[in-house]
Amino acid sequence: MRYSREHKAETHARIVRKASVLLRERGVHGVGVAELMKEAGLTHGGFYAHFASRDALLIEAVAHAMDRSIAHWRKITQAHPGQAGLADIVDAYLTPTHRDDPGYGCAIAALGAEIAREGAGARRMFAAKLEEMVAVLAAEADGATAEAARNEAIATLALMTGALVLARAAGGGAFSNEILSIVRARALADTTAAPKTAAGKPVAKKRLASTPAAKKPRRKAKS
Amino acid sequence: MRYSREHKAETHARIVRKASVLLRERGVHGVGVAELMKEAGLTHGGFYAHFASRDALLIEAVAHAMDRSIAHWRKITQAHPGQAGLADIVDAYLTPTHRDDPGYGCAIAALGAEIAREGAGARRMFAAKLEEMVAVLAAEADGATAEAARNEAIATLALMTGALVLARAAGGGAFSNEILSIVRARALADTTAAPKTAAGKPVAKKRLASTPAAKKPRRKAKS
DNA sequence: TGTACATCAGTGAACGCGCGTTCACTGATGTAC
DNA sequence: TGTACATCAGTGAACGCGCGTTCACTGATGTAC
Repeated sequence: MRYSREHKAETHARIVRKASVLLRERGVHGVGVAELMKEAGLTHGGFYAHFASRDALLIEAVAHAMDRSIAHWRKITQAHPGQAGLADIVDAYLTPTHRDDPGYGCAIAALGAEIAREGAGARRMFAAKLEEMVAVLAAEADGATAEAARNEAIATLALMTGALVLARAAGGGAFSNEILSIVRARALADTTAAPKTAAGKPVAKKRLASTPAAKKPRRKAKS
Repeated sequence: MRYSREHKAETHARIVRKASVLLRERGVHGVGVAELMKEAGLTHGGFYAHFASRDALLIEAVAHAMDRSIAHWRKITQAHPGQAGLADIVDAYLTPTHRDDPGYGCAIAALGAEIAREGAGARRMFAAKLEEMVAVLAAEADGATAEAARNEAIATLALMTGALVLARAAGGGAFSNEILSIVRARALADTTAAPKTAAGKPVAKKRLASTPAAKKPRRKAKS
């Protein structure tokens, strides 16, 4: 072999990483194979040594983006379990920094509507990752039962992703900032004070106004 | 002139109407000029007698879709002013019927993320229509002040659109239905029972579980 | 340890295709007389 | 009222371009001896 087995795996991973950024920035059909390969330091002809088709890369790249979000959220909830972790997630999600850097942000807000129009493979992958994300949020959500926590998680995810899509569509000006701050305040209020049912855990109230992952623009998942 | 002035206006409007459906179904770049014209009963060459570019049509077509939503919402709130009207809007929005028929549904959920990546003209139009939609909802929203009502409207819009995007991305199965029903229940609870501040108007409670616009699949706005 | 060979990640030209746009043309009808 | 002409919405072939994919080839390196 011209290159070692690890070399190929590294190249493959590099293409997937770069693609996950460019696809989130430009949309599902916004980047071509040639540019994707160039970004990874290669020429377009070598693409098919790594992927069966552009669609196969799309699936891997979007899955990668969502895995990064999931890992990021897990890290946050490990540092601050329960409602405080949820609050940290929401707080970092609904920021101008996240809005203005979709390439390193949430794939649901960037690509969700488009993925819903893609082939069965992409849709299945996306649905499975969505379930994972709901599970991560539900594990920290308030609620007397597992069902109540899951409901809380789903509603919070819908509110977060909807607000981010609106904020991006609103253009980045005052209206856009308003959307972010209003929804952030409301989601945090829901999350920390929610007296829906008799809570199993005591309600923690840490770090409501900070934006932990959005401070410095290091190239990491913000979602 | 070969055709009367009204004839041209009718043809123009027909292209815009058909385009607004196909674009919502397939995405901002999912339909070509040739197919769009064929759908309107014409050949592609005549396109530029009506529009300066494909982009110009995109802007008109998405604006049309959002105007239909706005008109539809106004009609509902005229029939049931206040919280009851808001409840009717949310109720019809978060249905499998709306989820499964994006071509006649809400342009925010179908195209919002993509429009955010388009040119300045499309983004400006979209932001302006978003403001209109917020205003329509805010006029019926509960709240001691205009600001509180506007906040309520923005949060409700984010929750609605986010849930619809998630439900479509989740694939249409049990998980997808779960998203719709959970968020619908929660949004309706927020809307009708919300004891946020001393309400100016008495809270009406009509037709909570019905889906007025989604009963028969006549080709009308569902959003 | 040194040599010969097979492997295969990566190259770059070429492919068929569909896209948005242009353009010379058509012919029914509004308008001028 | 009737006739001649100008208009211009709509036609369909053609354009340049970028796309995803294919393919013959390269050459550094892992492997067999």
